Amino acid sequence: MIIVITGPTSVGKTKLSIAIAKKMKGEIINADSTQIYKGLDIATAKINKDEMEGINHHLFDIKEITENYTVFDYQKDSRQVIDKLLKQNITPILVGGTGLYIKACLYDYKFNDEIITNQYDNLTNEEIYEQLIKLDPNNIIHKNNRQRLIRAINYCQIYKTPFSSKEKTDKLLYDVVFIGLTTPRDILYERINKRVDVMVNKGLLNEALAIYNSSIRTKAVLTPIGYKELFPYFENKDTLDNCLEIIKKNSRKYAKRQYTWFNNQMNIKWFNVDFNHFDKTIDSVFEYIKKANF
RNA sequence: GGCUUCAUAGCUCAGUCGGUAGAGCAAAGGACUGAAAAUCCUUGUGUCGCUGGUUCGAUUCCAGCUGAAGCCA
Repeated sequence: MIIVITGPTSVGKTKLSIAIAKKMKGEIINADSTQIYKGLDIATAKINKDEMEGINHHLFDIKEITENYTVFDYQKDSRQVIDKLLKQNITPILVGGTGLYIKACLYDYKFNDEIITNQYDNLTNEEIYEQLIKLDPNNIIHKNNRQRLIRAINYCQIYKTPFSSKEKTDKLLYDVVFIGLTTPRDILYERINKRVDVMVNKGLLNEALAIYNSSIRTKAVLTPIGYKELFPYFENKDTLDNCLEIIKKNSRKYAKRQYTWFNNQMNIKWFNVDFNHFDKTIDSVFEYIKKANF
């Protein structure tokens, strides 16, 4: 059996995962797209060595920020770890908030080796959209969603088949228990705001400045919340307070998007977190897992 | 104390030559199969400061009051 521990940012997934891993001979697999990379620690709220309490952790810090990593890579890597652990009779515990990664790992998502990634930099959204419609008349991607339009066009050209007819299965490949941690929205937003302040105390500015000075502007650097928002401050174009407010705001929006995914894409058993008595949360989750194990 | 300006959505503000209102941001909901902490879509939110007057009808005009800012004493 595989355990998934997910939920919006700042709910306490990491803390719960350690407790559950200890209780049932488990090992933790990262399911967070930004914690894959080395050097992105404070902004991504990555776990420290001394917080791991001897539990094995997988798929953290496996890539440099100059490298490219995608869902497809994650699908291969995570399944490899899972298969290895299951053979050793160890419970894999997927922990993280990247819904797509979790789904691509556990469900029968189909990806293929492919290389072409034409960016169509010289075309407008409108023109890309027109081109796609010719290749895929049933396309439902909105014309403003350039990122997706480009992907769909590339797909059509490589496979000579419309992107919209790509098979979409909801078949689970493993025996999985989905655990979701949640808390009322206002409390979550308060926690998010506070956590950004804590990150600053832990040295977020130094981490971000080092990245800023490195001049590396890859996907790995520009995707997470917490670095790009500080660049205007380093360039004296905005105040620190404003930039931190934007980090908080983007984190709140992110949490909201995560809920949309979790509520509509996966069948999750939700647990309301009692932050003052976290042991109770651990107990009820563990009870649920034990029952599900039969 | 006198004069002037302002008071409209959670915030910043627009507007109605009198027919009870709209932008941005925030917020909420949604999509998602190789960028996913990414990308994209949709949607409202109101005693128009309070009390009167004029009017068929006032958020809009008038008076008073309250609060804020500025100028003069």
